[in-house]
Amino acid sequence: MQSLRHLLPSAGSLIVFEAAGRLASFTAAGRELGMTQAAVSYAIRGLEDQFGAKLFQRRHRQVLLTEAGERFHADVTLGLSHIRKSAEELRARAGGMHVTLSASTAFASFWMMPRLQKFRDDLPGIDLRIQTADRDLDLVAEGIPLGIRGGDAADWPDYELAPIAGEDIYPVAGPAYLARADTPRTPAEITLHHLIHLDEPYRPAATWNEWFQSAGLNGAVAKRGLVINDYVLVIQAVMEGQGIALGWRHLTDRLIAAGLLVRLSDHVMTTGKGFHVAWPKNRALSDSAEKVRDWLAAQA
Amino acid sequence: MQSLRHLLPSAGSLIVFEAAGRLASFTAAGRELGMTQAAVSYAIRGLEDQFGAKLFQRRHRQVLLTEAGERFHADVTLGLSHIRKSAEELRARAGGMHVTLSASTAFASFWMMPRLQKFRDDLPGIDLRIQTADRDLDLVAEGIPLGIRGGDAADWPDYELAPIAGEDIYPVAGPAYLARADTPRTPAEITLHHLIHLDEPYRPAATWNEWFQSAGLNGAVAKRGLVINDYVLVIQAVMEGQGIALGWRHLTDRLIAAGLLVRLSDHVMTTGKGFHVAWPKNRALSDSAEKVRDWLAAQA
DNA sequence: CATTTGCATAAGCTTTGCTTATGCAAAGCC
DNA sequence: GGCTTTGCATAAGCAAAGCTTATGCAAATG
Repeated sequence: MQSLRHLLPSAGSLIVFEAAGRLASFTAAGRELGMTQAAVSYAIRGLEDQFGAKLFQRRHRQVLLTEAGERFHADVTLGLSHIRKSAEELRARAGGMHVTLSASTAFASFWMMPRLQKFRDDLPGIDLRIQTADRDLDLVAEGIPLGIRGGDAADWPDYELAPIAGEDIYPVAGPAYLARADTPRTPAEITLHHLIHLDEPYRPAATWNEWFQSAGLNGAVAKRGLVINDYVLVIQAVMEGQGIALGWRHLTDRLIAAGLLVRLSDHVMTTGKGFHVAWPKNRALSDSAEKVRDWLAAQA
Repeated sequence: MQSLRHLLPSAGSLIVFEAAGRLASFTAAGRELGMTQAAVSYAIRGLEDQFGAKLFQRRHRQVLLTEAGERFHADVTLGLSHIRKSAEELRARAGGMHVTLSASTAFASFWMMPRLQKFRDDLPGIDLRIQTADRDLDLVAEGIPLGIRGGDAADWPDYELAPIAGEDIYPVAGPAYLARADTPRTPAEITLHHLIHLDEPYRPAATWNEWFQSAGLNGAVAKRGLVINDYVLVIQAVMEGQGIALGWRHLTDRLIAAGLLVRLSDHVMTTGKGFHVAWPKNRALSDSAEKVRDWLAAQA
């Protein structure tokens, strides 16, 4: 009984072979696997040389499995699928004490950081990794168990959701700004001030115009001002006295309590949506990931 | 659905993991796979880091799979066994037009070479690779479909055999030697001549003393002379006029017919054994290998 | 005939996958 | 209790595998 290690040019070439056979294209296989077509070509060549058999017929714009290739492909597909499923389960279940949470930089900075000590006190032994990105990642594709998502269930049909916070929005300014300008008392007065705009390319966020409408200023058009695509930078600009920005309660309430920000109006725009911890449907979560999920939900 | 290529630190680590789990020892796994213990340790470490889970408990003189490791091991074993079986079949069946034949250098030189053109004429398209060695290789372990074996069925219980030639042995000399010495006519006279001895370390071969006994010279002791462990070199020395050597009929008959060697006695030692093409029992032969086998047997 | 597509291959570079050497801990024996 | 053995973990370093980029070639299409 010969070891597979000696039978194959490389074990990795099986994974390449499976993809190339399924996709009938070396280029497509390379795309799926994050490799070049040439690398795929070499891997298949290695297998063919080792076995002394043609596994593919090369056609124009396409490769087709030979008869021998078909047989081998069926078995390799079956074998690898067993292993993949098991590996995914192992990763999900036995993720052990490491849990990754996908979130925006704003959530990581303003919501999670102030609570990190409490997290450590409540769940000692669990290592939380926060993966920030400028978009909401596909958790399945990235192999990440948990994410923070804005919106509601209709926005995320492939995920389970547990609420963390509602979406309440009000204007905030920094003390430095208010030291130089009259403090606005009404939404109408706010329209006369320097406004800072959040313009995230990948995540929908409420705009100043939407906020004014929610306050009954139906004809108001927010003046253009500083436009920033990262909410952490928006808040920094506010604290630097550059103007007034919309504040999301769950992100700003601690800064307001600390006196670093000032809330400027009694009017709150409540969208009816919220922020949730999300995890993929039909996927096992490790014990630790479940604990993190439950802890997050308990902060609501 | 995440690709295994991204799920695993390396695909090869699965093969290492399977062996280590089965053998409950990194050192033993390394031995089986032709690696060092350290390499096994790194491979397992890579898997554990990637999954964030301990797969083995390290004990003194032993490693044991954890519960998570057990589950994963069962699935990996199943998946890899599918693939291994298929790979072995592919190799055997779809060895395609390449067939390897394991043989001695003497057989390759004196038997196969003179017939190679006929082989090509009879079996066009089949590429024959002759792997020579100074011993009879384990065909299963080497993944070689066919071999040439001396002896009989009792000598090779794990192989099927098809006869190619009997084992008939007579003395041969070169014309250059006979130009300088009286041509011996009887076995007794041969004892007075320079004798060249074959002494192969790994394959049993008839000796001069055995030949003399078969000729009825029971007290005769062959004089020591040139001793060579490769029969091709023996024949070369004979043709150079260095002395007389034992000639195996299936290897020397074409040289005799060509006048390059001279047969010296009417006595022939027939051992009752022979030379066969051999292939492992219970193993599929590719179509091409079967053709080569049948062609070889048909030369008898 | 020109263009597009996609595999094969050469040349070169980076990273992986080891190796050798060594340390450490557990277990057994005297 | 001390010594020896065994076997995994780790550091340092090296070889070669596994790519990448660039280019050539062939088949198909318009």
